[in-house]
Amino acid sequence: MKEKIIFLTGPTAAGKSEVAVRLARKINAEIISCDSMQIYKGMEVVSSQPGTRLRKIITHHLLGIVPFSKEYNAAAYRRGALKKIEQIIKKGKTPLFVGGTGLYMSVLLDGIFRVKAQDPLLRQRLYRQAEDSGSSFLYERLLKVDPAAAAKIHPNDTRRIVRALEVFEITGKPISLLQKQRKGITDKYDVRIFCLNIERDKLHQRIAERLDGMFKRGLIAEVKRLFSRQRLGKTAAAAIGIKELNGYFKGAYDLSEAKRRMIRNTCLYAKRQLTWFRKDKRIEWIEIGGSEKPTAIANRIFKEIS
RNA sequence: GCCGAGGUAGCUCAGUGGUAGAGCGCGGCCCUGAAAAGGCCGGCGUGGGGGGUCCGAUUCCCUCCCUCGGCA
Repeated sequence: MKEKIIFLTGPTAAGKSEVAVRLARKINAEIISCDSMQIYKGMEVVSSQPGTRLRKIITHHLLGIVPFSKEYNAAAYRRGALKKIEQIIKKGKTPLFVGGTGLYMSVLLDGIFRVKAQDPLLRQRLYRQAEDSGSSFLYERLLKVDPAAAAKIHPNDTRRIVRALEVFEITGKPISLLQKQRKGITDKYDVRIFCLNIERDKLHQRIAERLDGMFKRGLIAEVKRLFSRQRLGKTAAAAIGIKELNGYFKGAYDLSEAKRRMIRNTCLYAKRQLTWFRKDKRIEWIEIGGSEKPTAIANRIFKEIS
């Protein structure tokens, strides 16, 4: 019999963390975070990591374990997550993945090509070329070496053009070919994926309310600290709240404008997350009202599983 | 009450006698080693109400309503 693995996802601020702990208790699970920002240490408030109250109840993994000065990525996440799955199952418990980073989920569920193909210097060089000669220059090159990839990538999507060229230069193989080589965990395990969903207006409201809480918990001090210690990594620096507050620190606009931008960017992010989730037909949707208690939601999911 | 300005998209506004745009917002989509990133697409509208002129009005005229500023 296949071991069970549960995913609990949903847009940011939907209330995943609270529900997850209730669910974990019912199914004897340990939680593995699936969040590209909560993985960082020193960003507890800005990334809305589950706090000690929840972490005392259930063991959480892959949470606050990477220094914010370091780069991290989907492949590294996959390696870490696979290890955690084994460890937790060995203990006789169920792995419960919780988080909203679609790419990390996808790379775990469906795999990623496993060729070491990353070269920061090469990448830097490609970006410089894109700036000097325009991204269409790189796109032309991609059309020649990997027409299949070029067909899928928009000429303005510099990031993916650079990535495709980077892979080709390192491996000599087109990324479009490598990308077909992926193997996920869905064959090996009995995977169920639940996604919390809430009316858009209510979600936007929750995002705004959560932001107030973040300020009360010391958001400003935390983000200031991020700038004062080691250099902030590129990935960590992309967390919503950091660039917005930095503009305020530098006097480009006032605090209320910084808040407005944070809320807007978070709402846009939530929209993109939902687009990603909608595409995955394996997902089982859990519609929640605004006032439903986490325990009640957890119970509904529990019923689906058992 | 009088004088002036104005009522066009969710907001701020542009424009035209041939049924309307822009920015922001909002919505949809793409995504394989930076993913809270990066990229693409969409106008989402009884043009304040009513009447008139005209082949035809959002545009011109009349009237009513509302908002803002000034005078009382």
